[in-house]
Amino acid sequence: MADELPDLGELERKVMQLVWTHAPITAELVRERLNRRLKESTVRTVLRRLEEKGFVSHSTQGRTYVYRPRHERQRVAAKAVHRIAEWFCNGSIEEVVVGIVDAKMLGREQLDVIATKIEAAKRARK
Amino acid sequence: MADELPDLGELERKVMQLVWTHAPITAELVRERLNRRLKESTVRTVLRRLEEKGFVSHSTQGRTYVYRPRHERQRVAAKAVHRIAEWFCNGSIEEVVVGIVDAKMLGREQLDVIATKIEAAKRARK
DNA sequence: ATATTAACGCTACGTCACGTAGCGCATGTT
DNA sequence: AACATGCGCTACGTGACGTAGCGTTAATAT
Repeated sequence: MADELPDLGELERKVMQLVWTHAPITAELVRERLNRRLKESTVRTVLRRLEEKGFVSHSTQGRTYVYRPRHERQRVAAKAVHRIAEWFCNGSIEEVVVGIVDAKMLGREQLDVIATKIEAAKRARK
Repeated sequence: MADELPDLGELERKVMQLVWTHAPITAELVRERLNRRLKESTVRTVLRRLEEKGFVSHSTQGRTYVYRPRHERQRVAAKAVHRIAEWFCNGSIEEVVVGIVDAKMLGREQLDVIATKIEAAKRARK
């Protein structure tokens, strides 16, 4: 599992969204979904960079590239948080999560969901 | 509470670390703590930018600037996670946290700490 | 008082990432 | 054979960041 994924720019993120929600997807398809009038070569460049960065991979279908994500959204998000933890909390993800709870960024229901999830995780650990 | 803090570069983060752990702190002090041989003007520029970005504030002590963080580490980390959530999980912080648990990035003890924290938060909510 | 030092603001420059796109080359279609 | 489609390669403008020099002002020493 490739660690330490690089950062993404605005457009790169937008494209990733599309790849995640519509994979497998082609450059042309991505271009259509984005509402901005971008040249196809632009979209292809972005896709290529995303591949270099390890976010997507492609296979060929005829002469057309078909892209799909290499990692699921949540996984990428989790890794990003890991980096945040290293930057600001000496690598302690726990501290980051606690910070989130303390900052009251989660509502009652969300707290419930997470609590349940944690219980399950603890059981799985033992 | 200023929302949406900008991004930080490598050096800017290092400096923030120092500000967090040694505040109140001067440019000169920061320079000494960093092991890199940087000119003082460099450090001051970084500090100034951090202030523009809203990460630190300063007061004057004689003719010397004394810096301190505007937000605590955990808070900044939490906000950063908020951004991650917007980027990758449609703004759902819950989803991000669940992703972290699923990715098994937390050990038994850390899970315990968080679970306790969440319980407390739930009580506070009701 | 004048020379020196300390601290600051302002400006700048190189580099790198990202958004954006043109162009030429294969390959497949009419 | 002529054309279109999809791709790689290359490139350019911009903005952020790391880095630092220079001029100025205020405190300090001679």
